Amino acid sequence: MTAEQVTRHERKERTRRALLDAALRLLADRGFASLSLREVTKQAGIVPTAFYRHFASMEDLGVALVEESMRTLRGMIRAARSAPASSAGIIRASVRTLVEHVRAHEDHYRFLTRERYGGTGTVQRAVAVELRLFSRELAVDLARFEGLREWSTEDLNMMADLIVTAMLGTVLDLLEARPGDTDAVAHIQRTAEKRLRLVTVGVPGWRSDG
Amino acid sequence: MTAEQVTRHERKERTRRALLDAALRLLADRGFASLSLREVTKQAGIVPTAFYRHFASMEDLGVALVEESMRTLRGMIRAARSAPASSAGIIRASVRTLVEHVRAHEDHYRFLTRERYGGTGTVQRAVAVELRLFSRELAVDLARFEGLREWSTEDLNMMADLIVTAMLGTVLDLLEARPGDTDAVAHIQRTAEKRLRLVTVGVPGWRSDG
DNA sequence: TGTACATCAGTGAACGCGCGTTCACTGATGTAC
DNA sequence: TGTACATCAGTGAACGCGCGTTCACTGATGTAC
Repeated sequence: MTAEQVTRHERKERTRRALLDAALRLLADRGFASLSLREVTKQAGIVPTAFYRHFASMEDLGVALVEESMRTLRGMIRAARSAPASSAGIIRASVRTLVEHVRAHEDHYRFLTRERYGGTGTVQRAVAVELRLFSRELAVDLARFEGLREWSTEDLNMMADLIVTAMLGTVLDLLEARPGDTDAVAHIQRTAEKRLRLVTVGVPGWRSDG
Repeated sequence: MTAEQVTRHERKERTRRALLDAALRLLADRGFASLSLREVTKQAGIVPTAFYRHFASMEDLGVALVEESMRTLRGMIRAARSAPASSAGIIRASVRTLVEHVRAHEDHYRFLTRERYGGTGTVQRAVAVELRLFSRELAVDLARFEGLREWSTEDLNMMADLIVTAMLGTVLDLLEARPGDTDAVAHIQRTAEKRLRLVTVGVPGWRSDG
């Protein structure tokens, strides 16, 4: 084993990473608004004043967390889209992707859901915008399915929003399940699939003007 | 006009009310966790130390707000249940009740949704428990409908949860709409009705084992 | 390769501020006779 | 009804504490020659 050669730049990047990780760790059971700069630096193992070498303010760090978490969310969407699945198995495959992704990135999803609903200002708005964007993309995907081709844009958006809302509910359920409780996760997974089936099974009987 | 005769007890009750109202006012754009005792007393027009004549701590005040907001929520449920409506008009009537209730008690619903998702500890758990209870009651109501009589308890709960989740999403949409924006409210209302119709129109085609 | 200087991530002391909480108090309202 | 005492909602001074932010600094890493 050779002594590790580390540049100043690499060291700085590691400390930045340590700050973000420290914040995520502290956010496991509290809101971002209740985090103090001094707590984060303490958790990261540096002195409070060194914080400013990496972020101009706590809000700045919050924005970085949003961006990072959003990248994770988009990763899931991409994974769900590219999963090989028959039209029939698409629900099972999507829910499985969701469950695995939430488990692998619990901290990011906890941050996103908490700040989406409980948050305030910049962070909340950033999450809301991104989720709406996601919903609109899903509407486009939906338009390609048998039985949805003739739906109006408004109705497709309505259905996409309902699906996103249901999926977010599933994310919340997963985050609240005690880690390692496989029975609970299995039940949540099954319920999520049923929810989506109930929504889609109604498609043939749909009339827009109710 | 006669000089108002007010007992000590009445005066105390008014100050307690002023504290709760002050908190709700401050909670319009922030989470409960970020509220300080001194801010609330200042907003209520009393000195910080007088707070303890009414609540043992801020958490205590938070619990009082949960109870009060829950009473409001139950009031809506009762109103929605007792609204005279044909089976066909039940969706329209329920959504109308929801919209009017949220408008009339914006502060309570904002508090509930924020603390349900973004909150922490006692307050969050209290809200979660109450919502689950509500969902179970709704499942019982659903079981009486044509086409749902033979559904399993699990499937009824699944459907009730989906409806509650969808309705909570509608509450969030309403709270985010700029006040007085009647076009936006009308659109949210229409979308909420469509969501519920999409969920219910699938009932005849439902097979539990998908 | 060796030297002399520049850069800059992290340090530690210090600041003023709002916080929750204590305590002894005031004076209006309530109660007993 | 009038008086004397008890109650208690609200006051104001004071406390120790963690906060965000400033500043001059240190010493390892980077760069120019």
